[in-house]
Amino acid sequence: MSPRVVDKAAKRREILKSAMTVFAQRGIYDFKMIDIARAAQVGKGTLYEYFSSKEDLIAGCFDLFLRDYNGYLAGRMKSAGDPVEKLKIMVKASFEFFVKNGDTLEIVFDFWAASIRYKDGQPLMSGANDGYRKVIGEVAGLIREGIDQGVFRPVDARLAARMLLASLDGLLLQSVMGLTKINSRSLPQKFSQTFLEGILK
Amino acid sequence: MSPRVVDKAAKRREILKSAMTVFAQRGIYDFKMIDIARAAQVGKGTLYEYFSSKEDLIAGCFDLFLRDYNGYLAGRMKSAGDPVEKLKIMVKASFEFFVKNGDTLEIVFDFWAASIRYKDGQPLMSGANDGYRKVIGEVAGLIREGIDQGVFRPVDARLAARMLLASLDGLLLQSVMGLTKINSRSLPQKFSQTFLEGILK
Amino acid sequence: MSPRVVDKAAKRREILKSAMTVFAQRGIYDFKMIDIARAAQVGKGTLYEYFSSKEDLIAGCFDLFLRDYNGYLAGRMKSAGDPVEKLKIMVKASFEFFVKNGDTLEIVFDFWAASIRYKDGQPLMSGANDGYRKVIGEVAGLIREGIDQGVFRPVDARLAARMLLASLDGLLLQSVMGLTKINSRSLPQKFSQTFLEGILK
Amino acid sequence: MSPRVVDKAAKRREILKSAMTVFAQRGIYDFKMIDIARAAQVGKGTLYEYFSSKEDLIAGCFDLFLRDYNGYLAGRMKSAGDPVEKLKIMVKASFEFFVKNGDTLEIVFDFWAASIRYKDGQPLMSGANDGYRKVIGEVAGLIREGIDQGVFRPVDARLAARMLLASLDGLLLQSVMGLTKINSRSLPQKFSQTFLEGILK
DNA sequence: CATGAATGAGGCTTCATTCAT
DNA sequence: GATGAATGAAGCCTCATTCAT
Repeated sequence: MSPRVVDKAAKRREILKSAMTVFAQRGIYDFKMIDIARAAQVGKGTLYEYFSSKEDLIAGCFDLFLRDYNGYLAGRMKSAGDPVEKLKIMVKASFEFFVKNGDTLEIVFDFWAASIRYKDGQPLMSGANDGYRKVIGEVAGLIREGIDQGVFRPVDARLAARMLLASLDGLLLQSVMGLTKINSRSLPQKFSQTFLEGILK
Repeated sequence: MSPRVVDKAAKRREILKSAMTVFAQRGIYDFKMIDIARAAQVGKGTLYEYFSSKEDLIAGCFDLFLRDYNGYLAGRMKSAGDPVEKLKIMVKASFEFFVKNGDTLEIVFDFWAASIRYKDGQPLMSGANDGYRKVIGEVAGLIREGIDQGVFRPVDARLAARMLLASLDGLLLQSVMGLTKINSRSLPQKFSQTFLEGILK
Repeated sequence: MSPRVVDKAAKRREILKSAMTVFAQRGIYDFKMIDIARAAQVGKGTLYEYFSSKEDLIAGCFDLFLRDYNGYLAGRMKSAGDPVEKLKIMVKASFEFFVKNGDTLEIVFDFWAASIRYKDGQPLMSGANDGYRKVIGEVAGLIREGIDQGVFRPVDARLAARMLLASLDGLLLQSVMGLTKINSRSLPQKFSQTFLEGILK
Repeated sequence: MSPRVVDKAAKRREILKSAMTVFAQRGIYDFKMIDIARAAQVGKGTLYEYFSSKEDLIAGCFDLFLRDYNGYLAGRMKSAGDPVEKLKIMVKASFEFFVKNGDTLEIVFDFWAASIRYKDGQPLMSGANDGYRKVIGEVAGLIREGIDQGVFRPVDARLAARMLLASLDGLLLQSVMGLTKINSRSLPQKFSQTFLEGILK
């Protein structure tokens, strides 16, 4: 009476994971649906049972990535303490996440690049901005908290937050370009210190 | 009866400029040769008189952009003085360049994204790394100079340089995403200060 | 504990009826098996329990339609009388049938169109010709009967029969095209008269 | 300075002619663009230089056919005389046209079938109705003329016109089905007579 | 030199059919 | 028997590139 039962949500995630590895190698532009299908060990047509189009699949990947990242940060930070520590943990957790996902990190840049594009007036990859904006807001809140408590100088909290995230992103780029190793044990600590204390004597 | 004389180099640059505006809108992946041809007001076939392939055209654009950027920086910095001032000028000049090229800035991200890709074992966009590496080296030299002169703390010069550039890149991304306005007069000054002094009291 | 008993023939007819409505809307070319399945409220796979292929399903529909039409005509005509009356009834019954099946009438044209096609040397829709030929023969017989009885002029009976049926078909087409209303009460009568008496004074 | 010069309109017609022969064999549904391309001796991509899509190509064919038919009728009838003669010539010309295009006649039925279909609320094959309606109007005018002049009985001119055309169409169908030979010399004459005089004694 | 008409390789997507449950 | 998840063959269409003019 009933055909094969399948956890569609789970399989969808499976496919996205496989897609991730493909994207990491070839980027989100120079890949073919058949690549994903093969990586996910399913038929070409099966992909379309879970995604309405190539574009939809890419968007799904992006979404999953952001969700994962935010989830990881949230998990690591909830045990936090004072603003300085929170900031350090946030930096540390970001590096951890990057290292943990070192094999699929390259996609971040494609996602960035795509997130600023418009197609027919619509953002090509909606949700990117929102996700990023949210993170900025949270970090800014952290810094503001520190300013209120008198541990941070009265800097522009939002700008500082942006710079912090910008630094992380930039380092990530450099890492992927092979210019910087981000899996060094001491990097997060050094990074935090430089951000917190500046470089002036 | 002499054949029409054409400054091939000049026309090539013309085409690249036109290409730039196309890339800014549609990215370096979602465009067609005909788009470039139309923007440059030449025939489709003509493009192939100046570029051997689509890929070659993209690479040419990337190259031109880097050359422009480096040239601008060099021009602004040669009048420099002590390391702190040099650093400030470098930051200021970068923002200036970004603002000046605000309409085609989006391509930077495609270039980044492309610069980390390999095709058939070869970097898709050779030269990117080298150009970036060179800038890092110069900034690191600046910082090292400052350390030697006793105006900077003995930080890891190379890492600091990377962080500085990473911050700039990251801000650029945010700007393009509409999250940050980089044409504010005070931004470069604030940015330099935050980088130089950190945020700790 | 006995296995569910299903009247396969009945369900088959059910499905065909549903298919009819789908065909009426989208034609016999631009439809998908899933359309039929949904219309018939069965699963996609179930269709293949009753029809060996898409083609088979179409043929089944065609067959059912012809059978219905012939059945209706036969039923209405058996009470007939003299040739003139028979002819009139035949015309009237045809219009009735058309009106009664107004919602699925469009398929007739697909059937016609399909009936003249060959695929791999075989008629795509066998049986169509035979059914039509049979009707022509009967009408011709009717006319011949009338000629013998001296009520019809000695026309070419077979040609006249063809013309009569051709007129009906053509009117049907016009009706479906929205050019003629065939559900007018007076149409059959006028039609018969025009056919019987011509238009010359 | 200029590339190859081509009479696009002429080439378009060429392609349509080739398409006609393909349609006659396989119908307008069961054919592939590559079929047309091969028949027209051009590349697959070339078709898209002249037609925006498969659908557009079909529509173009339909349009050409109608235009041809109307043109032929107009040409033959302009020399006409009284209504009866005009009607006879119209019938004769139609048969002539059918015979002349005997090899591609099958497409008429596909066109008919298609002309009654709607896709997304839009007629699939616009222009069909209009063309047909126009012909009906002209024939009706003819009959009305005859009535006024007292040579025709006071029949419903429009209905009679429809019936005439319906008969022609129906006969065409029968011809294509192999049931009737329409290239007989005497057919037009007999047909006209039957239509004009009816079959009643 | 410049051009755009012609081309066909390549890829996304559809959908009839199968088959495990 | 009934189902719909899975599949891959098939076909439309795009677009980089060529080349005759």
